[in-house]
Amino acid sequence: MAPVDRIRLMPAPGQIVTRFAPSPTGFLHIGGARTALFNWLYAKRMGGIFRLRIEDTDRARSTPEAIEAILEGLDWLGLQHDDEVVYQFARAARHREVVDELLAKGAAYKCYASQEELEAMRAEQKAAGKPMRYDGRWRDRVPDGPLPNVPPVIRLKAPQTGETIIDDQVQGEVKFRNDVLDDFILLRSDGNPTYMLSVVVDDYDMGVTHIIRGDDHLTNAARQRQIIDAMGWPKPVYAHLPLMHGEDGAKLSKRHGALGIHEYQNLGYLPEAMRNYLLRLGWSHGDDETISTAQAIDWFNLESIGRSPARVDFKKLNNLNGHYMRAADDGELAVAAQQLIGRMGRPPLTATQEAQLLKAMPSLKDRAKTLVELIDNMSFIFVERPLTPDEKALKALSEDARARLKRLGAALADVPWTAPEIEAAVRTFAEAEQAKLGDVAQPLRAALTGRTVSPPVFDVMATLGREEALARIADQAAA
RNA sequence: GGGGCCUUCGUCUAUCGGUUAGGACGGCAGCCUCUCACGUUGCAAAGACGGGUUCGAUUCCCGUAGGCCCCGCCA
Repeated sequence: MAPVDRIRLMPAPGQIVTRFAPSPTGFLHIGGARTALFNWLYAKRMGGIFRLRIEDTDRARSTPEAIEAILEGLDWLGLQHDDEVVYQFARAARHREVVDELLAKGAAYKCYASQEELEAMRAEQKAAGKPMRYDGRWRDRVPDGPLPNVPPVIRLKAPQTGETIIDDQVQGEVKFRNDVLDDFILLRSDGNPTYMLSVVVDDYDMGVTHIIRGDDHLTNAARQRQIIDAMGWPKPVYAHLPLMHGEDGAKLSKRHGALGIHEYQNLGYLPEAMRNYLLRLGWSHGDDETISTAQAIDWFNLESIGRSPARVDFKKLNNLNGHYMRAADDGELAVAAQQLIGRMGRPPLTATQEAQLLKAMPSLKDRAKTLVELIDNMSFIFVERPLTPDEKALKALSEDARARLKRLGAALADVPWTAPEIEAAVRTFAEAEQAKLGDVAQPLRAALTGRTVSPPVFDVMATLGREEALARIADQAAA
């Protein structure tokens, strides 16, 4: 049994404790990431503790890979949990202990109905158009005769009258009539606890004071409250977040926005942009849109969480990511870009390329919304002479243009190699040719990058260095 | 079938009964400009529907419709 005192750590009196409790049956998707963010933010805001629990009681579907993905995803998002991770399955003995207590105080009972019997019961109820729920057939049965030869499950002897009220911080006061809540199972016939029981026990043992989770658990909250009441434990504060939908409004699934959080990393998004984006999906602070993590910690509250479901919107994520890219430190961005290049399976940058990346970073980061875009935009650094211009670039390299490039190359021979000096020289050259700057710059860009879109040509030249730049110009002038 | 939750521009949202219903993303148009991007100016764009309550409802109440969640020896 997991030592209870070890997982019930330090919360000081009055200190709040939140938790994120994913089940490792798949990757961490964007909805889970937002739930984790909100829990983390609230703990930070309140000077509390943010804990992580892996709900791995579904032995058939839980995988170590999923656990790893969740841990890595949270780490990338920068949502560091306090204390050690609690693994739910390891605490089964403790959960059984609570069931024994419930049994002893008459708040739970054994049910010998077989699964087939229950299926038949539900089928009958459905056919009769009646609500489908356990009918309590073993609730008050005194075992007078011989017991059926099936291992029993343990059910909660739930109240049958009155109502269970959840005072939710997001949804408001939600009432459930107790007669629509049946005697659900606490312990399976194989002796393993169910989710419903495990969450309650673990939250209690972990000292969780605020449960912030998905809307899909709202009805479960009522059942869990009944266990809490039966045990006489303190009631946690609930905040049920509206679910998130895919871009098309459909439920999140593998096909929609439900990419694993690591996919967002590979798509070139920055963690701080993700945090800002996720925060604004369901939470608001007046008209504020760009909210730093520090600011978010300062402002976050439960009252401002919206009640309606939201869709993921990549356009907005892109916009925010662009904002954070522009604001990012050049060196750090270069490191992030190189890491992504590595994950893409591409060879690492040479020392020269690394220096060029850093030099070009100011103009590079201004025109990329993601790191993937930035890497694509720096392709002029990767390409080797002689360049093969793409279709549009080829159009810019007319015969006249190539002839002019030849003259330009000569004009540039003795220019000091800095962007402003180069620009001045090219402008002078254009004037002498009685050409518009654009008519000189576009063929020049095509020759230097092989494309018609790039960072400012003068920056490109400065980045490339005199020798390489002049050689690329000569290549095209000669072609 | 039962219970619960939700509903403001295409999308995310603001509005604590009184606003020309605001902002952001995206879109369109212009400016800036060596391309792209940034920036900037402007434009189009919303209270699901029907009843109430009120001097006055996007806002409060009821109903309808639609969407979603739960009703499992999954979590």
